[in-house]
This record gives sequence, structure tokens and C-alpha cells, in this order.
Amino acid sequence: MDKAERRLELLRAARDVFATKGYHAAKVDDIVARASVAKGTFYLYFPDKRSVFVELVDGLFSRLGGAILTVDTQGDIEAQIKHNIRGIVAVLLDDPALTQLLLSFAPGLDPAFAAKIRSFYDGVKTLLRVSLDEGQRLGIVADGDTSMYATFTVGALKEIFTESTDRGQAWPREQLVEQLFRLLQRGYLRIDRAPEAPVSVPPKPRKIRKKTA
Amino acid sequence: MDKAERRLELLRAARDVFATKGYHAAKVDDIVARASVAKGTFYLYFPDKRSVFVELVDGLFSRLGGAILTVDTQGDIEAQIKHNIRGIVAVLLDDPALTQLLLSFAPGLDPAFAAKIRSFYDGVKTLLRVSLDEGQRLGIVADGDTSMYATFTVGALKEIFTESTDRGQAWPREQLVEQLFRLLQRGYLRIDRAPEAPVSVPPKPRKIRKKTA
DNA sequence: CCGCCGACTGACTGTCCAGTCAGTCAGATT
DNA sequence: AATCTGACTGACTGGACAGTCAGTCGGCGG
Repeated sequence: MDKAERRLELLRAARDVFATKGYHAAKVDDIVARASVAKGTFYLYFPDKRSVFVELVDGLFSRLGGAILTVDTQGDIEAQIKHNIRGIVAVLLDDPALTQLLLSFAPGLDPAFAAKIRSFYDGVKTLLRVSLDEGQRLGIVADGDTSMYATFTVGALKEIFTESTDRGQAWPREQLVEQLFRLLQRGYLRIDRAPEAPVSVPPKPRKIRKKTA
Repeated sequence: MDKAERRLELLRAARDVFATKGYHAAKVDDIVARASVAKGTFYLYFPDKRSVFVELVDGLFSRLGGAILTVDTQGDIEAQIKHNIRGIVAVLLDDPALTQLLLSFAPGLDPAFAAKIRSFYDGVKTLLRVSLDEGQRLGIVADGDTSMYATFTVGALKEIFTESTDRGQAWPREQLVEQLFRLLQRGYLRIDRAPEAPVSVPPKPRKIRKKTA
């Protein structure tokens, strides 16, 4: 077994232990036991307990960041949004242990770490908000406070993933994607749908469908 | 200073310390220092560190539970929903320290405790889901998976409160209530609004208000 | 004034655990 | 065969902290 492999093994072990016990209750002894290695070995690969944890979370963040693409308003918007959702779902569900870790992680632990988590979510929200602003100009996003939409969306996503990782992942993946998309759509996306009744903007009057039966 | 007062003082001190440092980083020594009391005194009022924490969270839960009333579908639904939202907002914003505590709390800490938190949220979601089901029968809630609406709503609420307690509570209270209500309404409530274009349900045709100006 | 009571104190103890380091050993090198 | 190398080991240490308890103190009743 070469160095890289051993390192990975330790990372995996750490991830599992952190995910099941949480950061504090996870002892370095647990991690090395799971990796079937002596304690000293751990310290050959990582300077301390904290840094393994940071490395794990950083990895997840960067994979998540990579999964989210800026929506090109020229192309098929629905497809792109779904693609983004699918990417996020894939990253998170492929590694439930890490997802658990990320979602259930408390600030207050460590100011520096809390700041990192927060800034990640801020980044996501900003990205989302900018897209929504753009969408509003194009008339495919409903009027309203886009930064609140962003917060709302992120919160909803978090909660949904919390549920699906908590209770042994009952929902099939593609269905989750579909449901999430419909949620955004129902919630505030206005793609291929008439604008709603009391809206201040649209100059285009809606056609009224007469009851025909 | 009598016993009850001292106890309260300790609780308050504990709440503040827990909220700023998180459970683990909060030392009993910090709590007693903040309460200007010796360590031994703490143990005259509480059996251990954990139980103060539990007491704090239980208190918040029960106040939250008390703030939420079942919606009576006979009366003014909008007013009742707003009243509920207002109640939740009041409980949470009246004690930002505790709210911080509740929102930023990680499972994995302690299985028993995680279970308690989860079951609280489950209760809220169930209550919400039942109301939404009822709402669907009455035609004031859009079609769709109500348990997902519930999850979505709870997640969004959590996130919004996380934001408003994290960054020194920028939003005025009544505005928050208003925004939250509009969010539910836009998201899936259908009170006093036309059903949306592609909807299968409503037999009752809406009165159409002609532009009169 | 004395003795008692109960609230309060804070130095102390026992435990737990992250991190260390002197030492082992299997192979590569000469 | 002798030496070296570096991955690995695990008993140990040092510090941090939850919880304890023998002792202080102020006030009250006799």
C-alpha cells in the first residue's frame, strides 16, 4: 500500500467516523481503529484531527461548486436548471456520510470553520440571487426579493437533503431532481407558464379559458 | 437573591455562553463566570452541564409549540396563518441567543438529544402537512406533495432565521412576518388568488375583476 | 451570644484524549 | 552481511475540564 492509498483510507475512515459520531465525539483512536492503523500513523499523514475534517469539507464544497454551472439564458433554461439540480443531488447523495457531516455541522465550534461554511453558503446564495435577478429581467422569474428567494431555496434544499440522508434515503434520485425542480417552478419560476393573477408587471393580458363542458 | 432568581441567572448565563461558543466550547467555568458565581453553585442548581442545555432547548420548544395554533378553516385563514407566523417570529426573535442555539445545533452530538430535536421538527412538519392536506381539500392549497411542502417550508424558515440571527437581525419584525406570509402564498398558498394556468382542480370559477380606471 | 442552617466557594481530583517520540521492522542499498 | 531508510507502532505525557467536597460566611432563632 503506497502513501496516497493510505491517506485515502484514513480520509474515508475519518469521514465515516465523523459522520456517525460528529466531530467532537469522533476520537482519533476511532479513526485509526477503523483504518486499522496505529495512532502514530495518523499523524504521519495529517498534522491534527481538525485538518482532516477541514480537508473533507473542503473537498465536498469544491465538488459542489463544480457541479453548479451558471445558467446560459440563450439555451434551454429548464434543462440547465435541472442539470444543476442533478449535479448537486449527485454530489450529495454519492457521499451521504459527508453530506450528513456538512448539513449537521454547527458553527460555534470553531469561528474560522463556521466562517468557511457560512461563506460557502453565501456564495451559493449570491450566485442564485444573481441568476434570479437576470431571470426577472427576462421575465421568467416572478417579482419579489430575489435574495429572499435565494435564502428560501437554500434552506429548503438543506432541509430536503437532511431528510433524505437522515432517514435512509427513501427517494429515488431522479424523482428527487424532478420534485426539486417542480418546487422551484411552483415557488417562483415562471418558465412556460402564464404570469399569476395579481402581478404588477405584465402588460400582456392573460387569455381566459371559458368553462367548456 | 432567592433560589429561583439565581437559577434563572444561571440559565441566562448558560444560554448566552452556549449561543456564542456552542455546546462543546462552552465551559462550565465560562457559565459561572458570566453569572458571577462559583463553580460549586452551578452544581447546586443543576446536576450537570448537559441538563442545563436540555432545559434551555426544551423551554424554547415548548414556547414554539405554544405559539402555533391549529388553523380553523371557518374563520379568516389568512389572519390565522399570519398570527401563527407572528407567534413563531416573536418567540424566536425575542431570544436570539436561544434561537441561534437551536438552529445551529448538530446531531451526532448525542443521539438522545438529536432524536429530541428531530422529533420536534417532525411534529411541526406533520402539523403543517395535515393543515396543508385540509387546505387542499378546501382548494386553498395548490396540488402537490404536501409533506414536501412542509419540509420545504420548515427548511426555508430555518434558513431565514439563521440569517436574521447570524447577521445582527437586519429585518424589522413585522416586515419579516409579511415576507414570510408572501413566501408561503407565492409558493403554494392559493388564498384570494386565481389558480394558476395549468391546474386541474377548481370547479369554482373566479370572478374576474375588470380594469375599471 | 452561641450554635445552627443553608447558600455559597474554589482548590482539588479523576478522566479523557490529542498529540509525541523512542523504538521496531521489512525491505532497499552498498 | 552490514547498513540504511522510512513507514509504522503504541505506550506515554501534558493539558483541559467536568464534577466534588471540605470549608467559609452571614443571618436567624433560642
